[in-house]
Amino acid sequence: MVTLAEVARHAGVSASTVSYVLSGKRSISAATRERVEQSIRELGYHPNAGARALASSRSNIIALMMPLRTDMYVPVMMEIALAVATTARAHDHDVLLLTGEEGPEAVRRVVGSGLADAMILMDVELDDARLPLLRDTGRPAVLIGIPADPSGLTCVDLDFTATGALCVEHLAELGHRDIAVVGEAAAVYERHTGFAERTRDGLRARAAELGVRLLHRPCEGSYAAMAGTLARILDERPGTTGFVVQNEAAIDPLLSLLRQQGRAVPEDVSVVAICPDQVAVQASVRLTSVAIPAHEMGRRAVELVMARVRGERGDRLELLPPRLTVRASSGPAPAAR
Amino acid sequence: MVTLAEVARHAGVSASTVSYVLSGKRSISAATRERVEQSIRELGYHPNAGARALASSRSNIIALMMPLRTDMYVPVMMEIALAVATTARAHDHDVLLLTGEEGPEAVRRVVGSGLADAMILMDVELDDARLPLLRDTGRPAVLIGIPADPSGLTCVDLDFTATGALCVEHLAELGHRDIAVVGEAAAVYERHTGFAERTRDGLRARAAELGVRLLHRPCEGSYAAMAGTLARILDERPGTTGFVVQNEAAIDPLLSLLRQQGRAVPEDVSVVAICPDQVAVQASVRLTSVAIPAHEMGRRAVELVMARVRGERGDRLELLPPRLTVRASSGPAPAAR
DNA sequence: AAGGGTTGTCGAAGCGCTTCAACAAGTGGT
DNA sequence: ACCACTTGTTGAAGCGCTTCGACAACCCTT
Repeated sequence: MVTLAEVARHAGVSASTVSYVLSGKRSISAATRERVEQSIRELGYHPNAGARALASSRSNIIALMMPLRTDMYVPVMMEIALAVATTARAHDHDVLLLTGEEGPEAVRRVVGSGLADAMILMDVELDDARLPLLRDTGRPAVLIGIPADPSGLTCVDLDFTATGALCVEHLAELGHRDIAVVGEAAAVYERHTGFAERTRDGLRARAAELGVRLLHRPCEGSYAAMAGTLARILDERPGTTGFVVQNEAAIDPLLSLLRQQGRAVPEDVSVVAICPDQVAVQASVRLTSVAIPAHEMGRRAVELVMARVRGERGDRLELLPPRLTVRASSGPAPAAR
Repeated sequence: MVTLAEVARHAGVSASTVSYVLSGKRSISAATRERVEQSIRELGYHPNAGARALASSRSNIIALMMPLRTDMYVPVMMEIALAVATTARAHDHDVLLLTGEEGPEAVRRVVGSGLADAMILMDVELDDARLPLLRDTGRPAVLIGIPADPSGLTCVDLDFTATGALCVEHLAELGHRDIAVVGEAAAVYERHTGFAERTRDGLRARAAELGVRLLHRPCEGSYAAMAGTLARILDERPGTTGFVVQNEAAIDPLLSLLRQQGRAVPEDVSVVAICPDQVAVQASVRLTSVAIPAHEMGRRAVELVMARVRGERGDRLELLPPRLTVRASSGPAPAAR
């Protein structure tokens, strides 16, 4: 392994000079900088991460805590993770992947050992056990998702309340007066993951305002579950002409079932999905949808956490505004045509 | 931050004794150990990762290099990543998440900086640009997937050749004589990702041996693409009664299209999928499938890489045997009933 | 009772970097 | 021609840990 000392010798300068070239914390003459950079290249030098962390007490690592489950919104999680990783690199940081498995203890371990300078937590529940710990370590941290009490914390999330409202508005505008919502699996609500509850609240509030009837049903992501849920919805509200789907795994089953029952999309029923754009365009009908901006969420999380690492203070709650894209799955309600 | 020195003082021993208690590299009397452990607990001590890495030149970190794409086999990637993370923790290591974005340069950086003790590469292509680098860094590394020349490298993968063979065997046994294969997207073959080609070879070889007609078509994972591919397959081979699907995103579209055309599964056509079990049981018909043992792959990769970190040598190619689970999507060929 | 082994503990020397105080050399104002 | 700065460079002191060699203290042999 090439060391900084060897680079210094090769370039004919002192070790500190090389260090300052690397960090830019002192001005260095163009000539010297040039020479040092040349030596670095020739020798193929890479600063030793451990030594650097020890001396500077900054590891240049961000910890990303992911849920362990693989049954829910996988593509979203994955895209967030990749966005976090690439954005972190743009800020000269690396990403440490933690699973929920260790639980809150992982926070203590990572912070206590100085392994990571900052943390990003995904899949935050309303009353998350990791939050108290996080708050009193005082380490920079950003949540993706919003807990019941976000005070003293920085959070990023899609504005799910507005998302729900937007879906209802779109359908109401098209003349739909009976809307059914295919929600996330019941387990998601039981876990009190904020986004699901907020979406539901947004849907309900707007529906009430607009005088639209709304039926909200949780639903697992399997074909069989969707079949049951759909049957119960149509039984209870035969006049349903608009669907909002939040569980992305239920989208394909729903479309397939509607087709099977001879209900044409969008002629007979309209469907609005809440899902990543990629899912919306791959379905059998190109779906009108509100995008889950996974990439954007990951990117902003890193940017906010880096700002805190640089010393910026103050808690902050950043809600990304939802955008609805009209595609082929929504149209005027049959009665209104 | 509590340091080792403070623990030593608190326990009334020297720093080295504390270190040896922690590492177990020298014998320590039960009484001393007890006292030190007590102090560690009381003070809430966590060894500083940077200092430890510097002194021992081991970071206790494994780098995991993931593909950046989010269009392909996402659930599999995700499950592997989570398995890697949890297994690594069981070996007292953490996982650094790298994306393909930086390319081969990432290998150099991570190895050169001593950031990671070992690497696990996913989505390995037949002629992967990262391999030469990896070989001559001499760092422990394990590939998930198999390149054209695996010499000097340790690899883990599902035995896709056997997987292809197994699918054909199953269908042939049921009397199907005309089998169509819905492969991965054309891009996957163009990238020369080994598993797709190996599966195809396994399918073809076994089909030839068993005297079964086989038509292999790549296919994107969208409904529209699947519709086109299916039409062309049935046009070219109207007698097709057996399907093997490797692109998991094409599964739902295929089932949906078959239903639409009045072809019952498994009465008229049989479908065998190559996909994670979870996908197989969530489809509209519970699918006969060969499982992609993502968790197992991630776990073995870590175990193998840890063995190398401990100093074991010798290249090794570990192929996991495929297991086919019969579910509701395959049955006797119509002619054979 | 002396010699040879164990066993448990310690002191000190680094690991490779950052950063501080210090200083040499130039720059410009008076 | 001198002082006060600014600019560029350096030596040295650590950061918190691991690990090596040394050394008591004890056990067993003979």
